[in-house]
Amino acid sequence: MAILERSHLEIIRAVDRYGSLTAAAEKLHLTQSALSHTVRKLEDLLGVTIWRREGRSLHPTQAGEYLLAVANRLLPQLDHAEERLGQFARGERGGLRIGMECHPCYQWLLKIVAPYLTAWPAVDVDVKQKFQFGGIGALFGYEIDMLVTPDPLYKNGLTFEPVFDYEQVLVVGPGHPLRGAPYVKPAQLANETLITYPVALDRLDIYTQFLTPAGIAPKRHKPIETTDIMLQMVASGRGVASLPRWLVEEQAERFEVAAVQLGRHGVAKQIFLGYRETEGQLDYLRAFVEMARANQGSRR
Amino acid sequence: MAILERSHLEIIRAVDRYGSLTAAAEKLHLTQSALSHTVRKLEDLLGVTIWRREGRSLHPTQAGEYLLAVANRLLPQLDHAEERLGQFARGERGGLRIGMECHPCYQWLLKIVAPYLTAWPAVDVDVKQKFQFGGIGALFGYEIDMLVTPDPLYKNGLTFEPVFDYEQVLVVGPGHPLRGAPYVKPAQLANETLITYPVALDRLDIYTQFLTPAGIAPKRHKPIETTDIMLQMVASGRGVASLPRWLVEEQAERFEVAAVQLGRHGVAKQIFLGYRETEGQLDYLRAFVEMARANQGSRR
DNA sequence: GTCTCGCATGAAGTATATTAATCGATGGAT
DNA sequence: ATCCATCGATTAATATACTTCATGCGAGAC
Repeated sequence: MAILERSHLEIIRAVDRYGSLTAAAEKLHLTQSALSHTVRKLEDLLGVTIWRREGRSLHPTQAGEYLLAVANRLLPQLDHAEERLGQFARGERGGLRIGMECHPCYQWLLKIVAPYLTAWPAVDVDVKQKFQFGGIGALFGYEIDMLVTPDPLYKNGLTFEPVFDYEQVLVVGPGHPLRGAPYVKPAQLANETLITYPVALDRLDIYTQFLTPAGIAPKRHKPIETTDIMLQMVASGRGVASLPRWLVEEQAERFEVAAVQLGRHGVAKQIFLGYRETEGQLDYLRAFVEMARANQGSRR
Repeated sequence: MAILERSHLEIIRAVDRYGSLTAAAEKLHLTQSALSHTVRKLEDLLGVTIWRREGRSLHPTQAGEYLLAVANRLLPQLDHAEERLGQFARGERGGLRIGMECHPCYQWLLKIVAPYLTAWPAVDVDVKQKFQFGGIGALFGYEIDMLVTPDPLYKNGLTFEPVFDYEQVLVVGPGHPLRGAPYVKPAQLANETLITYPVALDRLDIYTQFLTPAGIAPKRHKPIETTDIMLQMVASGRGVASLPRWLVEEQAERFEVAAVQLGRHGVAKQIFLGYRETEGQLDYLRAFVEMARANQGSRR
């Protein structure tokens, strides 16, 4: 009852990656014979065949596929743990892996990261945007250490703190009839082309908080990956978009765009930072939260 | 760069749990000396002290706390993985990909799958119907694990077992002249519209075993995808079809259809289950065959 | 002070992992 | 069809790593 070792997972991953025992052996700085032996013993101990031997190639069985999934999940965590221990050894602080679930958060995040990096020279920051099981899953799975999201989830081992309030607005180009209007009603978008980031509709505030409740849909819906292009499209009259007010106002110098309040009361949003509560006292992590919160004032 | 082994995490967790190296050694069935050696080497390799030695007790350093957290997170996952592999080994778990080569088999299969899923909760069942190189090829190519077919092929690595006998009959609608006849002769179909599944004629029993030997062809031939629509067409007098007797009798409640024997002696058919003979002892696979065979009695 | 408990250490033995050398099988090239 | 290169399996030899044994040292208990 303690058969599976790290080296086994390492072998399984290498065989999958490099396609053969021989190639894997090369990469692992071992001989083909060594792997063959190890594999055979492992299969014996587990009582499971991991690969089907077909001619001169190996194909993972169901158990093999499962083991591969385990390897791909656990090995990165072990690697990360060692890296972190290396940082301990060198007296450094560590790496802060930040995950983001909202597109425009990126612009905001950049403003925080720059001063943070100078204040904490020993901390490396990494930003990730894609998660297999969602941002929360990435936090739990130790893929990231901090999550930037507009949708906090108060749950068992996680802590979320609001760090930034902003207003979500409609962005219109020059000469647009809504430009300068005190606010826009949902029905007024029924004939518009709406440009959004390419994500599910239920993750877009302009739908969930504005259009959908009113039962309105825009005439066309156009997904665009990047904020810059999105603003260019709006500036050239190809459609309207929805972004944070501060972002629009900041970019108004570069693009001919203007913000219009969504509905009579506007759409208020918050950005939250989430982290594992066991790490809440890590000073370099706390510091990031503090800096994010402090930065709020500078913009409003 | 692959220092941390599972055993190390195991030690770290045990020391934390049982309070001392000596106690941990006992639980791990090792000597105290062995642990001491291992620990020292680990600390050297990582370049980190894991425990502060105070008097005769050990207190985890910051790195130690971190490692403990890693151990408590990863070890249960490894344990769980081994447990799951044990299920694979004992044939309790797996994925059963069932391929089907005959259309009406589907109705029959559904009756087997339902109880099977409750009896084998750890087995995932998947049903496929299209194969690039035929059902046999799919078995050999590991696209599927079990084939449901009326045409067994006794060959090298495959095993086929008959699990269900049935009679193929003609289906006629209400008011059809053949209704109630003791049997139908091929020539009597020369003026009929024959409705079949959209497959090659040589895979349709009514052709291979009834019409073709007599040199007869129906007036029209109409391919229909689904059994339900086929029965509706027959019930509304648009043509006749050919299906298993048990299926017709079962559906007689829903549709106004009746079965007529094909020819003086009827057309007898069997459904076979085929699988790779190397997997014949897999418990969950055997169980499926048994359940399929047992189900036979309930219907006839 | 002495006794006990717990960890550390060095040398020795043993188990384990790795290698070298070789074989058989397979699939592609000629 | 034949040949050749490649891959995995196997066996025996070897190297490595681990464990044990015997012992030492220090700290707290009595």
